[in-house]
Amino acid sequence: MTEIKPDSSEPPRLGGATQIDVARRAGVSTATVSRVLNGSPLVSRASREKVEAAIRELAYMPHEAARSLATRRSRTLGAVIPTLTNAIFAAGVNAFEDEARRRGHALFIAVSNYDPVQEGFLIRQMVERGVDGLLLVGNDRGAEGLEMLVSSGLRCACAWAYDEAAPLANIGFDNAAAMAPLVDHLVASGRRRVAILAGVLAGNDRARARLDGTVARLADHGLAPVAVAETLYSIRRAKEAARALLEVGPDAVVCGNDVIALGALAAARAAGLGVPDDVAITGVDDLPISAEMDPPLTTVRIPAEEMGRRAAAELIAAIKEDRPVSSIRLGTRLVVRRSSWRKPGAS
Amino acid sequence: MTEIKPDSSEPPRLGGATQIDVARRAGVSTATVSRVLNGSPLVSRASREKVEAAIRELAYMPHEAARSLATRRSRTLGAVIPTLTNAIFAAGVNAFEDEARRRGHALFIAVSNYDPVQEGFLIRQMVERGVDGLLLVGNDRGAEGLEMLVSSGLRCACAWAYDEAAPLANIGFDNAAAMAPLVDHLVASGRRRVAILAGVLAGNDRARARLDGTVARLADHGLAPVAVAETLYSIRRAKEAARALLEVGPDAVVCGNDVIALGALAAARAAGLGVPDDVAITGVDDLPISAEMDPPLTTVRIPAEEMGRRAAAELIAAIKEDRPVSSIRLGTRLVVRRSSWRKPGAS
DNA sequence: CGCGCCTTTGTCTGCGCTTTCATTCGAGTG
DNA sequence: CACTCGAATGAAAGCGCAGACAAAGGCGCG
Repeated sequence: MTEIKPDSSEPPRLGGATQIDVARRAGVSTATVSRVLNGSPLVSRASREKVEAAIRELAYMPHEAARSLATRRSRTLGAVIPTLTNAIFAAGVNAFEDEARRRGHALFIAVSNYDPVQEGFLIRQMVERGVDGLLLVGNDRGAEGLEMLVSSGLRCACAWAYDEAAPLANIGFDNAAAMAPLVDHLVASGRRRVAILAGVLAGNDRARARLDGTVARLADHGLAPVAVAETLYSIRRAKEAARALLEVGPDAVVCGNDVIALGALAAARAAGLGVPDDVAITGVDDLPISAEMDPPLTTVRIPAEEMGRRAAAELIAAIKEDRPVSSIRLGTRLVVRRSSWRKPGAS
Repeated sequence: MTEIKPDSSEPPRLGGATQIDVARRAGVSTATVSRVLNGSPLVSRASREKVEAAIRELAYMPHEAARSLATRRSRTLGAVIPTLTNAIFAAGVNAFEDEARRRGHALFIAVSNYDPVQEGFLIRQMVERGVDGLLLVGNDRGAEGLEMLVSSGLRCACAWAYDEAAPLANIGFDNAAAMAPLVDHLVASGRRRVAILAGVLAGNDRARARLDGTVARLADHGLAPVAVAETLYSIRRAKEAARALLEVGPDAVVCGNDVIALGALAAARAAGLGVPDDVAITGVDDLPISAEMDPPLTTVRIPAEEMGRRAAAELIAAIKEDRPVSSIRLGTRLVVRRSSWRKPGAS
């Protein structure tokens, strides 16, 4: 006959106390506790202090799920990205998380492995989890998933791209335009036999835009690529793809990103080709390692950190102000390093 | 006088329907809907099909927060890690997420920037968010945070370390022991003037264990490090630190991880030192890029992917089976590449 | 034809919190 | 001194779902 006195019973474990326990201990109602928790000004100093003391003594922790249910807000952001194993995505997400956290939001993360079907599935999960805002990569997704997103009213930002015609807000840069200064630089330094080693093109508007942008700019110079190949995003796979590509005898290889370029660099070295003397190699991203390679890699700098940070800030601002997410256009910058140098005038 | 008929009113927007709407439309009770949703066998084929049709027609999405509140389970895991900008953590988290997702769990992620205070704060947030299990890195955290974790009853796995005496379950490897084969290899190939370039030691048991393990193994060979330095985890900072360290004239530099080693490689190149002829350089992690450097980097392979995967599997298994998390010891492997080669017998 | 049993279904409570609305109390005002 | 107004507080109604429990229906059996 062990009877539990409801008033004196301590919560079974730390963090197991509820608002009711706190209210009882502080001698107030749960409404007042809630007000203290949410920083409402309609609480007297005395009540506030009593509640705060009770919270401390009971090691009370608010239950976010209950709060979400009651407020219909989760203070949570989601990010669905192709992978974390590419440093440029990791950097963007890292900044996104940091900024979201500073602004009081937690982050759900999900990795699609570049699979559009999987991505749609994950987006749906994010909606079910009740995220307040969602970070996606690029604009390449099916109409049905898009429809769900739009009609669900979920705030959404698509990063790593900037397209006026995009159906959702873009916070990123123009992938095609980013390639122009790079092509100009190669052509100006005498490269004529340009090969392109693109990333996976299917379901990846960024990779296609980079390829298209490169081809278009070459055309502006009256040139066409001497070869175009596609590769998965890993150094090893890119190295293999580059080996074949180099047999065409290009004097420049424009790679879809730095990871691919790193693979191409390795392939050139293995083939006994001099970089940049025999062949120039360029990437896109400007990873930290790219500057420290031998030779250092010419690339196009992507503002991944700023992109992540601003996406989080914009999403949260849009949520707070109850307005649609605005697009933000960021710039890229050509970073010329030794992997593409050549003495002027040489052919 | 626009009156809304409660029965015919469609949900305002896609995904806005609740179980009640579905139940009404299917002509059953919410309990039956709930049963269908959770795959209960106590539902007739007919009911199930009606409910499934209604779900489709209404584009109904379950509300996870409500479910969490009712079940006291969130089907969510959390991960608090130092950073995502190191590829080895990104790889581990990537695998952790993948495995968690396969097993029906979403992932909260938070980055502590190697700050123990911040880490404690983030762990607390994870508890509030109601994660079912938590992935942490290493064992170096204060007693108060530890107490909160233990008494909150949250399942927790500390990765990237394996220590019999650890207060929480470890799913990882012995950082000190991992260094022994590397030191043996260096000494066996004639290196005697070994310098150590460690990562940040404060609040980082992994970095300390690697340093201690290296020093201890050197001592076993009757040697002591000719210099020891500490650096932040970035290629650039490591390059700077290595520049100073190389002035001591070591014939080997054992680095705390591959990122640091990449910096050291760059420093050696800048200093005109030959690797491995003048100085051997080694890392820990075995990043994809490490094998493709020139020279390829000798390193200790960390099973980051397996670690992430098994941590997720073990956490979820422990939750399902309502038992404590078990520790799992993983192995590391010395990977000898050219950055440490030397013809046998040479000094 | 009536009984009990098993399968299927519905009703209803509660998870922990926010928030509306009503109430109380005290101070200020005519 | 009665009255109004504002500040502070509490009572209570959900938020959407799961699950305990009760009830209803169908079946075979005697």
